[in-house]
Amino acid sequence: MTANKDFYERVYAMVRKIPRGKVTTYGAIANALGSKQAARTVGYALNASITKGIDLPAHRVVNRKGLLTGKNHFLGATLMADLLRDEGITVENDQIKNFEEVLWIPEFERDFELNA
DNA sequence: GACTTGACAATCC
DNA sequence: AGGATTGCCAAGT
Repeated sequence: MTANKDFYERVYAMVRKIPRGKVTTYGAIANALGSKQAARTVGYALNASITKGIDLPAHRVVNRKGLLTGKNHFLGATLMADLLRDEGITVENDQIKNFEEVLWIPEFERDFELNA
């Protein structure tokens, strides 16, 4: 039962673990997957999730500054910020306020290194 | 199969 | 301090 799933699926699984009302960063996810430098790939995976029609709380994933860089990929221009506000997160000008307070860091996937 | 692209991040002027 | 550059990793062309 290898943990050698596609990088995509690992990203999806991680995103799904994000608690409601919390957010995380691309870098944090990448780090949790064992490749802290692969933040770009994480974003790429989320983008692919849209193409594949996978439903993810992708609005809870922002860049390291708490900026809603991916909002442009959502249906509406304000959908992402709207969803976050709905979860109790304050968003102003595409920037999450109290970013550190709502930031959620995923745990490292030991499965990864066991298989590596 | 090499080159480009991309929802990022850290470094270097 | 802030714009520009480089690094990383996987996918698409």
